[in-house]
Amino acid sequence: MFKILKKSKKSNARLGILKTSHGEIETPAFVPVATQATIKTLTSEEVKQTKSQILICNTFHLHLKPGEKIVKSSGGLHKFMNWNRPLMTDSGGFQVFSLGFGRDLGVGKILKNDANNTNKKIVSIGQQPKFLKITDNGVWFRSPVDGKKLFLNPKESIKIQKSLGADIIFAFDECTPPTADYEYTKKSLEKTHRWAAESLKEFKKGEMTSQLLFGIVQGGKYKDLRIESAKFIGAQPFDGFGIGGEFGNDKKIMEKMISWIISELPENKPRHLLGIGYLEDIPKIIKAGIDTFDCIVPTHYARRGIAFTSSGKLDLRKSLFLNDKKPLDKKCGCQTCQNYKRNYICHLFKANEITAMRLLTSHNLYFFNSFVEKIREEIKKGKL
RNA sequence: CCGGCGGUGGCGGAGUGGCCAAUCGCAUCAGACUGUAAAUCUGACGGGCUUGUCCCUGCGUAGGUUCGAAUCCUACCCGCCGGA
Repeated sequence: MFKILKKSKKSNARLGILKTSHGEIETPAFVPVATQATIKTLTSEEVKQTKSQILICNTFHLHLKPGEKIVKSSGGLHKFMNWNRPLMTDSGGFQVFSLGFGRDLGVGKILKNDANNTNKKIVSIGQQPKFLKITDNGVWFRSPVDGKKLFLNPKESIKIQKSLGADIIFAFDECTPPTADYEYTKKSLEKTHRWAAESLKEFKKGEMTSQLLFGIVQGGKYKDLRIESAKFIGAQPFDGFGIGGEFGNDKKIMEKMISWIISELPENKPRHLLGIGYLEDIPKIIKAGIDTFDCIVPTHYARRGIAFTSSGKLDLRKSLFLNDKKPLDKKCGCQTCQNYKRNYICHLFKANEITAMRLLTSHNLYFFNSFVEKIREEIKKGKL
């Protein structure tokens, strides 16, 4: 199921093969985000041309729309979206944060350094988000689609994920806000741990499945909680592990935190870092021992006009690119860079044409995947 | 030539005597975004500097009324519509 081909002598990085019933993933690997069973703006065939090995879809969103029944009756997620390579589904645990305190406080999972503001945003025990209710047994959501009430707990989430049929699925957790105090985070962690056990229990029910279940380590920015969580989750019979939540607002801290966690996880199982991956983070997290990681950045930024290139980020909405006849990145082998120039893409953004987003999405994914591919090469050669 | 309507910032378009450098769109410029409520959000957007409850210029042009006019009056110029 997971084979480690090589361990770095210079860091905790490792080269591996993660086997699923829809094929193998060379790790470390980047996992593009296909929340609603699509990489926004691209068809699955187009995504295949971006060197993407595996995608991650979202349980919460697919439960809401179109509902797991429709997906299942269509032959499962792979067939439904015409993607025959491996898939993951996130459990909905992140939506506990993003639709909850994240939305209320206007914060992302990584806190920025505006110290004055964060004091007002501290979340402590007993507090509830405006639009959802977090109980010991699960979470009541208000649907962002139509306002309907909707309940998710470990049992529900796993049931849904089984119906969806991704190769790798995740335990249901509470992703805590980065402004949560120690008490809140501790209490939440106990819940996430209980939910992990319940997720496992539900996973084992019924007919055998070739799906893999990953548990999720939480604990916020608190070292002892992170270690406690890694020990607890690591000891459960999961097929692999996700690491969720925040990682401090300092890049050095992030690297350290991941290292604490990873040192407590079984070595022979894959580790997925949830939702991290600015380009500059990638070498660091891989060196810390991460095998797979997902991030919305390449696709999300693409739709905002940002292209990632070997010479930095480019904002293709800026007028200066109207006079730039170079490809996005001379060194890039993607379809966009083979066929189009910066001035054309800039024009498309200014004219509000959807093709602009398609061209950048395709490029950014190819660029991220190539970036990680190079890192795999470096590990192979003993350089990293 | 006569009659009607109208001319406001890069554009569209509010405002119809003091609270107007002028609501709001768009465009432009700058910034943000890390398990996607996100083709989104935030800020700037007449000029100046000592960046202020500061100064200057400004609502077609030129005059007038008024303590005070983008807003009222007169003439002229321009646009659209209708009539000779």
